[in-house]
Amino acid sequence: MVSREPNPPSQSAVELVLLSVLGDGPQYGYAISKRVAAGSEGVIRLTPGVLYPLLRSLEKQGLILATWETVKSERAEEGTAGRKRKWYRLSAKGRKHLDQRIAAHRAHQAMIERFLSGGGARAEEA
Amino acid sequence: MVSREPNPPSQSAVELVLLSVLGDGPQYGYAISKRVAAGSEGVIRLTPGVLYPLLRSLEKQGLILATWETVKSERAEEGTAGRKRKWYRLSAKGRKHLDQRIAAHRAHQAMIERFLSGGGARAEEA
DNA sequence: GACAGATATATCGGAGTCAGATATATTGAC
DNA sequence: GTCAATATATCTGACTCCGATATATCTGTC
Repeated sequence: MVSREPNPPSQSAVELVLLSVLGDGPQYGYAISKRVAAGSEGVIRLTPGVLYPLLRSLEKQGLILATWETVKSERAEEGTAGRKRKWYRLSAKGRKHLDQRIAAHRAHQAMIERFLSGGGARAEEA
Repeated sequence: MVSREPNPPSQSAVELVLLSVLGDGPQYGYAISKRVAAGSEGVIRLTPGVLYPLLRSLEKQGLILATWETVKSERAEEGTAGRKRKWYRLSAKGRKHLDQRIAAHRAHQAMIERFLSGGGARAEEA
């Protein structure tokens, strides 16, 4: 089975943005969603239903690595467990993957742009 | 119900390319698929399973208009019905729609590019 | 001290988009 | 006559993303 890839960046732009954010340094989930929302003026919404399955998938693929942090509250009362945060960072494999994805994304966009600008493989008519 | 749009150009890039091709002038289905394949060096494949449902949908939305052509073969034998081609062209509404879609697409891509270039809403750290 | 709202993680079902397989008929080349 | 290319079209499944829902902790206000 040859298995041609599915029209390249059919692979979510959201995933690409997520990886890119992690490319700037480690982050935990909630912070990522806030940052993406802020950085896109609320246009790109990395909601929990998208974000966490995505992070799981990327972790399983070995592109990102995760570690738990227990945030101690200021007035730490004894019985409290403390809020938990899961920090994610790009693995070496993930870094390489990201670079390839960015290049592929840009190439694909350039291709689409050629069609938008009119012409795109126009049989040159006088 | 507020009904927020779904992360804007979640709306297929394929549809955008198809509309853009028709923006250059009327075409029939098969020619469109060949042109897109050629103009993208085989990367974007507008296969029948994607193309025809899309054309139907656009027609139903009133964005494109269709007319049948019967291609007379050179040595037209009597019994033959002749090959049929369905030509599509952009409607006025479709033209306006296309312009809007292109603008939205470019805005969205610019937004994504900001994240790829690193920074994207980075809390400016020293 | 009670309560609301923000923080923080996670799952599930459904809707929309695209790929691949399949089907049918005509035409042109060998 | 046979085969590949032309030309249309449908259907099923995979994958992505959205919206709703759930649980728990922390912070600010009254």
